[in-house]
Amino acid sequence: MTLGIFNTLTRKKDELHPKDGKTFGMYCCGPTVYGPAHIGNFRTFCAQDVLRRTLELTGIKVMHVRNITDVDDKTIRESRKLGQTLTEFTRRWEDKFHKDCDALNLLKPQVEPRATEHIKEQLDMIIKLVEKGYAYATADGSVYFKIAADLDYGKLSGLEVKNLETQTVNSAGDANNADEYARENVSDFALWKGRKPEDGDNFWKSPWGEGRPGWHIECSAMAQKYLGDSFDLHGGGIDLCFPHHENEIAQSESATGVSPCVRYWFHSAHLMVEGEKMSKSLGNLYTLDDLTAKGYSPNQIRFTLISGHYRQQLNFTFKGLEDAKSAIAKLEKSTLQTLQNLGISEAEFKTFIAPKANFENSVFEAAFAAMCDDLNVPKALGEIFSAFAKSKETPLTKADLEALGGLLYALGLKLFEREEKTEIEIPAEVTELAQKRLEAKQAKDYALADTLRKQAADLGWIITDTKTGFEIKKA
RNA sequence: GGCGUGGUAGCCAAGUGGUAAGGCAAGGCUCUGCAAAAGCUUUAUUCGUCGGUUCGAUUCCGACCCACGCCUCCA
Repeated sequence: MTLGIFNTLTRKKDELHPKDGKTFGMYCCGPTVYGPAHIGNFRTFCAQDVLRRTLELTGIKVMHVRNITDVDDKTIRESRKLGQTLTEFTRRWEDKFHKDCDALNLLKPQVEPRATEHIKEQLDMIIKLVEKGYAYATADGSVYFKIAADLDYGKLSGLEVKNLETQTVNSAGDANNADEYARENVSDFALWKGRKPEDGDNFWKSPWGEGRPGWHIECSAMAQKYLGDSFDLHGGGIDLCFPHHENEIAQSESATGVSPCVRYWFHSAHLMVEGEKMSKSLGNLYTLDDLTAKGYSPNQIRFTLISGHYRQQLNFTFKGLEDAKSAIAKLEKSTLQTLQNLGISEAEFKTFIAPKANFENSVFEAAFAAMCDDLNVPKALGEIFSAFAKSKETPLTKADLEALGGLLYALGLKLFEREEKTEIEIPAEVTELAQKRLEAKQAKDYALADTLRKQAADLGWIITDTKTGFEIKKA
């Protein structure tokens, strides 16, 4: 089965095929490393991860490139504030980003190029654009892309240049014509930024003097270097559709003359938090650490982030995280039951979680079909639960479990990941209460038994009955 | 102003021109001294509002209401 994905460029569902018939080239806009990434960022990275995993499950080899933006206004400003070099500062957040990605079970891209290590490639492209008349330098040593020279500009986002030009106020309410440099047109965007005092030591030499690259050019230059002039897929958050991706197309196609530079455009919707737009000012901008500190596991967070369709705005709530925990537990329970029926160990089952599976005549065929239909994760999850419900009449086979393993690979969900057991010391006092309660119960003195259980509860411990005795758990 | 998305049970969320997947929560039952856990089970005559097309619309069309996104560096 082939994977069909909604393509922003064609505005319809297109089947994904590698251009060269072998390896699918996929470029994703990575993080700007000036602080910890938030769950909104991770929603996008999770969606891209599910895309990659599903492609692999359909038998396609993927070359995944995701950049690190380690130079821009924010990284420069924050590093200088701390008196650190740009590299010192950005590496710290890059490392943090990678730790978070691992926790969320995001597959590592094969290549993770840094913007600062590809200045030459970016300059080469800018030079080419100037030579071809698509860009011009200004008096302050900056270089701008000339939108008027690109007749195709706007084809991805569907925005018309004339509307851009008449736009006087941007979404933040700021004047849009605040033209600090001598741009020919307010919509022209920076390819190279002339050095300013606030840049500190962060500058590179160019034919137009010292400065640093603009934001959009890094993705064009690095994607081209690692994937070629025309590659398969480019992904990012929906907000990047315009201007970032529109500008990338303008840069890449103008520089190379090759069109399309990208065949499929993959955009994921944003998330809301408790029904509100996520923003720093509302205090609802959560990082992974914020949530794990509250006791939510990364697996649970991942489940929540992918449980809504990627093109649908997701309302991220704490109730949703709780729901995810219960849903995962149910999935584990059903799976475990099947494993026991078939005499398969958890360890063996884990080897089934791999990008290979045969879904033909499997009860999980519908779930796989849902994944292949524009990554319909909510439907796929529904089909998985339905399959387990049906298994009461027709027990699942080993082949079914292998198919389930394939789906779990695509979703990137982990089962049977025991939370690392921190050995909790049960106070002797509590054990004694439990022992006394057991005796009281055996003597049918239930009033006393209940009192003792209550006492333990007051101390923060829960006593439950088992077949042979009792069990003590932390409340 | 331009472009776009969405409104489905208490919450989350699929879906289809032929009468509403799934998850969570809640209720009932079994088990249990009672709980917990576990198992079984029930829960939308209805899909924002009003019209239209149709034998039939939640699904198509129109209008309206509401929410949200993008319109220069925010995933």
